[in-house]
Amino acid sequence: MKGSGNIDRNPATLKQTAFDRVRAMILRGEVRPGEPLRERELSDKLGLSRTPLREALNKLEIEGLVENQPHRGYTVTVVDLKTAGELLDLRMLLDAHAAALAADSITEKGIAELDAVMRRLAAFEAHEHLSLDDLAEEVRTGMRIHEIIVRETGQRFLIDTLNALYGRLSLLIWVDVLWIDRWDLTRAEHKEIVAAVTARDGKRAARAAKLHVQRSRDDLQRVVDAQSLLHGTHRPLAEGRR
Amino acid sequence: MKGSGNIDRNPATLKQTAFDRVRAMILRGEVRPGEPLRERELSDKLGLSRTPLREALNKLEIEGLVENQPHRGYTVTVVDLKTAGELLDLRMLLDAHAAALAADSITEKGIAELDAVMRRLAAFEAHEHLSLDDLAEEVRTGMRIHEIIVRETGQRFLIDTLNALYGRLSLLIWVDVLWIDRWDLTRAEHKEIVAAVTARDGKRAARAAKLHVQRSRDDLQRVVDAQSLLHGTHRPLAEGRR
DNA sequence: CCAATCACGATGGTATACAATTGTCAATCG
DNA sequence: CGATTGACAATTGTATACCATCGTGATTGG
Repeated sequence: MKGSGNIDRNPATLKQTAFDRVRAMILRGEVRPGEPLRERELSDKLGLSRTPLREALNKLEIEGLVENQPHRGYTVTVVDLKTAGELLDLRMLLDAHAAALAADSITEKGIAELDAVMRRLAAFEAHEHLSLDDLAEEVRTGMRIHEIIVRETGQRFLIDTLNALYGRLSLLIWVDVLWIDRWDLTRAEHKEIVAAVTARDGKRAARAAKLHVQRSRDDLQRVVDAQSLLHGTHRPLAEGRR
Repeated sequence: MKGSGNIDRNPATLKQTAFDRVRAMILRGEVRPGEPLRERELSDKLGLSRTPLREALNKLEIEGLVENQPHRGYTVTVVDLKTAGELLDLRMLLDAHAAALAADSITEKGIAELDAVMRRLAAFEAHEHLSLDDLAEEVRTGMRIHEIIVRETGQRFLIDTLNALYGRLSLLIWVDVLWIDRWDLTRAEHKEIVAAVTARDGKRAARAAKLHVQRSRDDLQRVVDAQSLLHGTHRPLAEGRR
């Protein structure tokens, strides 16, 4: 049989669509950290066979979004608070580096894209009350800034590494909370970063990017401290099934 | 058939052995950058079927050691001089970070391992003339220092990222030349890095690591300049087949 | 003689059948 | 009654057969 629900019209290749769709499912939170990813189930759901799906899962494993134990299957990676701190430390380093590079080499097209994103963000800012969905949308839009800046560096390895980093961080349920925490500051920081990059001021861009992440990191630290107080010791976010 | 040359006694899983062996083949230079990796050919050579081999290739693609064009196959990644510069810039950043972290958290076992490596390196240093094989061996041993330091940070994402980075850099045929260039300096720098880490002096370790990579980067820059003079413009290392 | 097109061969992409491993549940023995 | 062991079911790991796509070279028409 050709596949029951053969919907895709233009599948560059099935393993690519499998990779993209599973990745999106994870990043959108449709499958939660710690949950198992059963091959048959997923391949049925996506309307393709196990082979391209497994190739996608293998790639996602290297990217760190899923973990695999031989003969036991795949699960969505669980990011604990300690790991999150490490990831944010690295992001501080690499985001600053990327911002400086982007400031030096950003194209007119990139600047236009940043302008467009900033206009969209301004629309959110104008409203008094935002629904949770609106907030989620603003968060996603805000991430676009970082994605554009990273892309504009034009450095493949850096792009791949930071995308993997962002992906891992988005597995943290907590970040939503962190970002909402001081949303006004986040908005101001985003403006400063974009201003510095579009002004092609590398030093300033690096400083702004570093501060931006540093605050997230400090916010996280407060959460960790609060957790310690509550539970006596810090605990992972989800129950890791042995 | 069970596989003609079934040598492996303890294959945790075939896709794992495929991954390890192909990776080793690439890093050891048994297949050169730009060369195609034909699936049937490789799977025959390794004595397994195409399925586990393809899963390994998919992982290596994400890691950046091989590239894949749909319907055209896999090739070993070609690292040009511009990319090499970008990689060394990142390595400067990350190695310094890793060295500082390792200095803070290195275990007694890690220190012992570093000592052992340094003793092996001292043996090389004692000799007046080294064969090319000896030199290659000394280079590999020197890399052990970085591997140990990276591992001792205990930060998974950093470890994975730097291992990928080292892998990509080892695709550069030129690095051998670079490293041989001022071998006496390299030796001194290695000593300083190890001394700083074992003394648990993070600041000093970071500084030493940064300087170490920075010199490689400067050496590379000289090569690029020389290339420009020779050819009028810089050229990639190998012919990239469209 | 050159160029465009068509057919064939090689290679990768996908599906499916089968083997191996692991976890679970039940039965039996202490 | 509890624990240990053995068989079965579920799930992943591997092999292979088949299909789609692409590059290449030959052939034919200008």
